[in-house]
Amino acid sequence: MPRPPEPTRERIVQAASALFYNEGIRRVSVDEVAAKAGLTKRTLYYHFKSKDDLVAAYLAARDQPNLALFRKWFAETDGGLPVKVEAIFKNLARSARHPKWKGCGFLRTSAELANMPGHPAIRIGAAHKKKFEDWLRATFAEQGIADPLKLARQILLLLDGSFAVVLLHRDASYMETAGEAARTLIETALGRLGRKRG
Amino acid sequence: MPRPPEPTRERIVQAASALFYNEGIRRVSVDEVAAKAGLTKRTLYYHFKSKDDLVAAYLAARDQPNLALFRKWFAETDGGLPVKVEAIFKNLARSARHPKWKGCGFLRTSAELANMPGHPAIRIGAAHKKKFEDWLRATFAEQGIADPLKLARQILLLLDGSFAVVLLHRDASYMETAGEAARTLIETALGRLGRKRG
DNA sequence: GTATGTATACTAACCAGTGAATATACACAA
DNA sequence: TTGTGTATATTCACTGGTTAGTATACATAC
Repeated sequence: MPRPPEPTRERIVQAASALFYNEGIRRVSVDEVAAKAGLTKRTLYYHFKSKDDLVAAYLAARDQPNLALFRKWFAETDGGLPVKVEAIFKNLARSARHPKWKGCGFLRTSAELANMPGHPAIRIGAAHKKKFEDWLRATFAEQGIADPLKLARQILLLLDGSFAVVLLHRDASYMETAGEAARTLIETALGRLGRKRG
Repeated sequence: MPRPPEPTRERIVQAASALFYNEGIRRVSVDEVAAKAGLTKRTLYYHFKSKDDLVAAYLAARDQPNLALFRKWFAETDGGLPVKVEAIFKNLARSARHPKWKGCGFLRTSAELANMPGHPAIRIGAAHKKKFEDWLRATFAEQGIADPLKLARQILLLLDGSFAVVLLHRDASYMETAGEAARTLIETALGRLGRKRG
């Protein structure tokens, strides 16, 4: 049976993900990550150039699964565009009610590293959010919405706002409030609720 | 000439504010704060019980001025409710374009301390956001909006979302996009754009 | 015998908080 | 005016612990 090419590296990233997400980047030492992965720090430094490198790998590993989850929630909901987008927020609210939920790893990392604009972790986080925005924009464009980019950005703002507010208030119902706002904005853009603004 | 009662404490808080806001809580040592304030660490520990205590003082000092600024922007703008609220976002966008802007200190601190739910700094941040929400809710209630709390929460979500997104993308125009969304939501709630949802 | 991977043991720096001593201000008595 | 006690405010020097990263040697595979 052929083993996967880099199981060790994978195991390190998984250990790092659990610790970095739950405790924060700066609170977790490289030694702790190595211990959780079942090897020594020196071995970890054989696979990763630096702690920053490991942080980048942690975020990169979250990128695809996170987006896939949003797409899944969108796809498996029956209804029109407003309802499907609102479903993303409703499902997120369910996740956020788990005790171990700690917000969005990308946003928390960027907040922790706000003084390092060129840091790779921030670029990865920004790229992640842009992928989500792009997907929404394309979806809205397909539905003939007049300014799909603006609407996609507004939904992104509500999404990230709910991450921040729920993290601060420990009240997941804000996520559903954000979902209602998203639905209202989309319905308005679809022209169901009114006229064009002048 | 009677000196102010506690100039030293004030000076320490100002030094801490500049450093904590620009560099982050965990990146700044107590020694650095003391040096910036022009005294030794031991003196700082005479005035503050611990670093956490200093962090709490830093956030408490931001609370009132921040809210006052929002109220000022709201008050000095001519127009209806949607325009006045949108003005907050427009003014915030102007602030966010300054190179030294690093987002919302309350949100960044809470992101940094996401694993410590009972931490005083998080309670202070939550109280700050609640004051803003309360002020909006009262303002909306005066205008006869049907569900003023929900609308206030939606505006708060847009505000904090724009803090997060602008910090990540370094693109202050998102703040104006958030302002447009806020205006749309308020106009909808005022019934200018359509009917009540069922 | 060479490339890949792992471990032990170390360095050098950083950092929150403290012990012990000292300086300053001011109230009050002589 | 001078002396004395006390609370306030400040400093130097230190401890104990943590941490990113490394020098060196050892193992295993092919």
